[in-house]
Amino acid sequence: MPEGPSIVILKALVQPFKGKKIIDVTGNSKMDIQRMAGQKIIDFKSWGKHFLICFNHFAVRIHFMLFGSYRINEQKETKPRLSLQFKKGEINFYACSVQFIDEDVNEVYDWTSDVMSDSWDAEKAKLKLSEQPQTLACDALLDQQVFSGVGNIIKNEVLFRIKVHPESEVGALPAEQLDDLVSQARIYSFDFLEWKKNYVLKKNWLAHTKKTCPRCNIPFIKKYAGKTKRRTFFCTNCQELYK
DNA sequence: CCGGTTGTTCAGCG
DNA sequence: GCGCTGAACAACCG
Repeated sequence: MPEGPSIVILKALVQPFKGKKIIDVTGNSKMDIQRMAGQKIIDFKSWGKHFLICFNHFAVRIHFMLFGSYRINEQKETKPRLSLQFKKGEINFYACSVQFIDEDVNEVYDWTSDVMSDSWDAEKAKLKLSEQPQTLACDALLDQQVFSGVGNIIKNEVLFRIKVHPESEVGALPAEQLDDLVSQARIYSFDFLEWKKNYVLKKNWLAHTKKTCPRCNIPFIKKYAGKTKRRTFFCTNCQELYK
């Protein structure tokens, strides 16, 4: 479910409910979800992996974490964390985190850090990286304050695509590789979006979960790399280490 | 059937 | 107060 492009897909799927009134709310969330009953949905927004349901004067943040899922006009066997009923249709969320945001979402979120956003600002991302030069590339890509929406799959694929070793220090990257890192974080995310829409995402993975490098055929290294200690797949031959 | 994970937060420790 | 570690959450795939 989780990475940013998947949230963009969800946002598109729920468009028919924009402007519609919620006539019933149920779910096992511990939050005061009844606040939404009778309210009209003003808009759906997203910031990275956050899915936002916007009302007058407040918003609800859905985060799918690792296991979250949703159904639109369908139900799963399991109890929904949050179920929104409309005059026509329903949206069901499962195993996700539900939180209320009482501040203006435009104050809470910096849209320029969302790799999927029209407001994405690559220069700002480079500036943030320059302030933490010793950060490893694999950790930097997962930093939601820099690349909101990038997850572990996108991380592995971007680093393979730009031929940079995951344990390279971002401050040691030549200008060209730094540019590639920042620009491909966005470009790959849109590739991910298209592939996901067409159910061919996995087929297009070149590095993530792979055993062999498709460029040079030597075995990939699988390592829980960086501070984030997430699964990292890379080729020591094709991906250069900058230190 | 078990192990592992497209993620994040928080408690506990040194 | 800091960074690090491990736990917790909880569902599905291979």
